[in-house]
Amino acid sequence: MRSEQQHLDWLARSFGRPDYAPLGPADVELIRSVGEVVSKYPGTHLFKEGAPSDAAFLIESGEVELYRGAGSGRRVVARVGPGSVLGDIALFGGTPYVSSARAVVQVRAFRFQRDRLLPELARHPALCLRWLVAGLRQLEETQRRVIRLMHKTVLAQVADLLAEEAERRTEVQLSQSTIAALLGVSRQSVNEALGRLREQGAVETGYRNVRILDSTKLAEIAAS
Amino acid sequence: MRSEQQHLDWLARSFGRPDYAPLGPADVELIRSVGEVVSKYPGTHLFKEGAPSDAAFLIESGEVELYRGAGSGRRVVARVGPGSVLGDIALFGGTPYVSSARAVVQVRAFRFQRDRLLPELARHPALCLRWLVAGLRQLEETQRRVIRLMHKTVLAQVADLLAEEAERRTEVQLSQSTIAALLGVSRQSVNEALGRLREQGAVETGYRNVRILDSTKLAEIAAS
DNA sequence: GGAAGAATGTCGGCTCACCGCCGGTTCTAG
DNA sequence: CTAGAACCGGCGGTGAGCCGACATTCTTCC
Repeated sequence: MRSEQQHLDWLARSFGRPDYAPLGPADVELIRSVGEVVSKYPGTHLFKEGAPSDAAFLIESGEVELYRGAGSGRRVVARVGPGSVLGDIALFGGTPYVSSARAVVQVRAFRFQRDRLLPELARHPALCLRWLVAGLRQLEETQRRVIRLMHKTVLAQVADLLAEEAERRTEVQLSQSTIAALLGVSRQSVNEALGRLREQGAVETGYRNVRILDSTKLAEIAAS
Repeated sequence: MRSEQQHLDWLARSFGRPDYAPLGPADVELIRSVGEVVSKYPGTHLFKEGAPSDAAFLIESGEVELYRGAGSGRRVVARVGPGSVLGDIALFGGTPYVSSARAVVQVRAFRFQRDRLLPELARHPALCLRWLVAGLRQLEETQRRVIRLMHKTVLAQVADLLAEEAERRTEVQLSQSTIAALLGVSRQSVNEALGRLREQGAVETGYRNVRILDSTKLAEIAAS
């Protein structure tokens, strides 16, 4: 079990960019008092689309899937990890949550109640600036996603996704269905694309797993 | 010629959401001293992809196209209007501009120099909160765009775009090529989709112009 | 008022990705 | 250890959308 202090150290490091207006001990203390730590099992929801937005979250560990719609109309908006904030769009906009957020693995997060967060944010610029940077990072990522979705063949999309993933890890633990949902394409098409990448020696595939062998070749294919 | 005071009034009203932490006269004065008013002719750039990011912009009037790539690889990331901020992703991230920004009509904007903006933002929470809300609004819009691009037929995409536009105006002044670039589809497909919408009596089409007749029907088609 | 440029409307050929389907494999709960 | 669920891999049929080409119409600018 990690100590409370470790949580807070993590917080100061990962929230937004650590170089601007570093969070001082007072700020960290503030966050601790404003937010509460929550723990979520895989498959459970942090919040659901349409529900009144009463809190925002900051992910400490694990991965969360943001999606809209349900059933066959379900569309994955994004997948976010440690350091990302969610629920803030609805919170600040004063609208119900616009997406659902579901933990895909065990998740630890800070939960910030609306009524307590807003006044503190308005009083503490460092905190506000951090939040801003975190939000902009997500915007940038989403814009890149738009580009990725546009106009490209499934093969290129898959290669692009993997090439990006390769910067952090060499082994991607996603099922083909999940990749398909992320890209908005069918499972079969992903399967075929992976097959072709495998033929070319760029990746190896397994159960819920893709091992990246040649990220240079992936980037090449993605550019096509 | 509008007076300087009018500019500032506009600023206080349109930047982010006016209901949280309203900008007081002191804040507005601050913005005026930090930013400078710039004017851009259609077709000229506010900034270009890859250039060092030294300033962010707040649009007062006109419309700006954000895009990445060039030539045949050109992809429109977004089209933003009054009240939107741009260039902030790169500015706060400390990276070169990630997109190019081109004025599509005559544009008036505030230009915020990096070195002067950052310290002021860190000192004035109201300003920072405003910026945050503006950024999140853009994030939300981009997420909706992701959904729109995914999985839908061109007909549904066009209908969706028009339905959204119909909330503000009844007459859309966009060429079919521009719509095609926004949606990441071919000009011909847009043409065919518009033709079908015309047959159903949902719109009338003209030169660089689409008149919306039945927004309910549009929303219906978009949902398919 | 005429010419050049831009935008619209249409057609056929072709590629690519979806869909349904099925068999085999791997994981997991009881 | 076994049954069921989830996942991978592959195959034809089908349809949507891209591309290139070309005629037509609308604007703008000289």
